[in-house]
Amino acid sequence: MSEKVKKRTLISDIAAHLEVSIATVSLVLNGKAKQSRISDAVAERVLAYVQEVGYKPNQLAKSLRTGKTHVIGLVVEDIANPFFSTVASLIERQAFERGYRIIYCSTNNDTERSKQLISMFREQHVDGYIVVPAAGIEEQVGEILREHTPTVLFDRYLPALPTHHVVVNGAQGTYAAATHLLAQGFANIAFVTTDSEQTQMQDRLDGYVRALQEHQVPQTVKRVAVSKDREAVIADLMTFIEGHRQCDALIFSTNYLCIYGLEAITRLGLRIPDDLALVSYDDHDLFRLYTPAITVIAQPVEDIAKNVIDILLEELKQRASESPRPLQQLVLHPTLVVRQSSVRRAAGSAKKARKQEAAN
Amino acid sequence: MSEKVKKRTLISDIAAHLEVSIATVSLVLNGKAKQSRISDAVAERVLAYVQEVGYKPNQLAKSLRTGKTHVIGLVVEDIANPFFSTVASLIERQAFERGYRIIYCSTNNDTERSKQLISMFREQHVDGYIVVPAAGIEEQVGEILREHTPTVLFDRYLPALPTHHVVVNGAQGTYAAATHLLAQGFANIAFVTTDSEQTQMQDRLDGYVRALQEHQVPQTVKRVAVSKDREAVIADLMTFIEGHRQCDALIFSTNYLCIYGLEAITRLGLRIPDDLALVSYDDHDLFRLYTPAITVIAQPVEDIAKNVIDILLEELKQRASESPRPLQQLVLHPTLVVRQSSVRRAAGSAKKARKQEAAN
DNA sequence: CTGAAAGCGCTAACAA
DNA sequence: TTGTTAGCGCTTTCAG
Repeated sequence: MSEKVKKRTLISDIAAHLEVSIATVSLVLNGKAKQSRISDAVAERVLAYVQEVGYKPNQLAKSLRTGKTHVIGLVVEDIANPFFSTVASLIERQAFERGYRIIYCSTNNDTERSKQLISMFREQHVDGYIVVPAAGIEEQVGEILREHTPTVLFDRYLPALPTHHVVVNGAQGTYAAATHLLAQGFANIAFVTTDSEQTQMQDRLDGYVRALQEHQVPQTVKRVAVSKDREAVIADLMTFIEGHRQCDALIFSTNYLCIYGLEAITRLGLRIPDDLALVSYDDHDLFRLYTPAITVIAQPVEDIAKNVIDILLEELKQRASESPRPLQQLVLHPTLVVRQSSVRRAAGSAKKARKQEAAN
Repeated sequence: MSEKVKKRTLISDIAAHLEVSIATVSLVLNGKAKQSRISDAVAERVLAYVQEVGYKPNQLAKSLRTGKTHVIGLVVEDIANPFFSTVASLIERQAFERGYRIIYCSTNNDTERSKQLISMFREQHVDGYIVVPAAGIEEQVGEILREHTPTVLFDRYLPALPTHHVVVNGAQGTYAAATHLLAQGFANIAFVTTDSEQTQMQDRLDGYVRALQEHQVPQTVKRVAVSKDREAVIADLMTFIEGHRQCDALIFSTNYLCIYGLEAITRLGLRIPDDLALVSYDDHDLFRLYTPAITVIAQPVEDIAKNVIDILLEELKQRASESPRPLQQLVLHPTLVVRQSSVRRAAGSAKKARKQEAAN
């Protein structure tokens, strides 16, 4: 009753049909015909028949035997964040073209969840990892490193661990943004960031601090607890902005913070850039099309994706030869895309703004 | 040289250590201790030791043996589209909690690519599929159906195939949008859609046609070739808008078309809603925060994700019992979220609208 | 040049 | 109650 037409062709079927051995078929299929000196005639017959019946080797059996799954584990912070989904989408495409599948998960930057995900991937025997590491997962990453599973981190890294990684010089981006704002005459620039201690955040903060120190202007750093819910964050930002009316410009360390910020600014009825100039990290449809358009520190997403996957695939290829390859630790550069949100308007309004400032 | 400390514990190791048989360990681990009448004492000893050494069964071997991989194949149109990435992220989370991994790919609505992806997933022996079907993949989907692999489609479906699916009543959304615009006094409403013939697009068009027919006003449908690149689409839309100056309102059938539309409108220097009112399908940060905020036909993303994964997991659970379950074909309802982009500005009402919006 | 055969690690009949 | 053992489907020596 239950034995339907489950006639999945096996390698033994095709060997039997062709009256050759299983090994012959396997060898031909794995491109080892030449090196095993199998006659071209036989090789061709095999290929032709395999083609004809549409035989596909069972990947599970193959994986069990070879220990390779051709699956890459992708651990990102949040696949619903355009920055990550764009990079993920580019990585996925490249990987597929080279015969690798992607299995992915979002950590929401949660340490426990990250650990859990890595161990699940380990159980799945992924061939390699691409990880946007949450804080505190040194041990788990260290473990996969010790097992010599090819791994590339991106967006941030774990200073304690010798990993391949691709990051962006965040300090450079923030420094450029702050300098630009100062040049535009904004003198009281606040930096809105998360309460995360991770490298990329620290880096972005550093650029801000350096720029403001160089110009000897006071610094204001607002740290938002990322765990809070949407409304709480907006409320928090509204309170911050209201309590710092002397600020005439804001730099946001991530796209979602800026989105919350825009919501807060709108609710407060403030005008951009007249009341408050804005620069955000990460480009986004919203920032490009917003009125006024938002100045951003754009990350080179294509480059990030390309380098990450290239390094990983190279590593995957080389793994056989036990020669440890030099660590690839790329630091790419962001681009400041100046739009209206950070540009002083015509003389009239600028003066007015400055006057207000003096009055405070 | 090469044999490092690859001391991955095997089931035989733990059996040997405990001086019980491999079968006992396996049975206990698979919760079949009771039904195989293994003594509680032994079961506990096994569990304790497994815990102690942190033994994890090799999933590959397990899968090869059982034919189950606990992997779900997710085929979406574009993971970088917020609609899909949001749904994907919700699905992923639910699936993980129930012990399933997600392996995903974007088709960009390309038929060939879709076929290829499904066949790759088949080779990977995924336990189930969640598919946003591109046009023309009836055959491939039919095949996985014939193999009785649990499958759920969403966003659109293939009318020729009896599948489980979760879609949204697009006609209702567009109808509501058109009716709303007409009520606001916009009399010349155009519908901007893609050249796709898929169910969800056809459906959205139908709602537009029906609303305009009922009010006996002329229809204007603009079909954009989706294959074109970004700039080409924007140029196309600019030409269309310029050529239809009599139009006072536009309904976009997808979020990305509206984003292109906003770009086109901005470049043409038109004001929203005074020169042109706007309604788009799918909500998006951009639409919520744009000035003026864009009225949207919001899809119930949480509900979509929840229903999709529930149906699939149910199916996965039931597969053993050969009783064919009734087809789940859910039609959820969209919500028209009225914002300023579609509301006639009577004197003084603009401010009111903004206040309302802030209250949301 | 080709074929036999030993596993990869696990599950689950079937014995005992 | 527990142990033995036959595979799942494939790769890859190694002997012919």
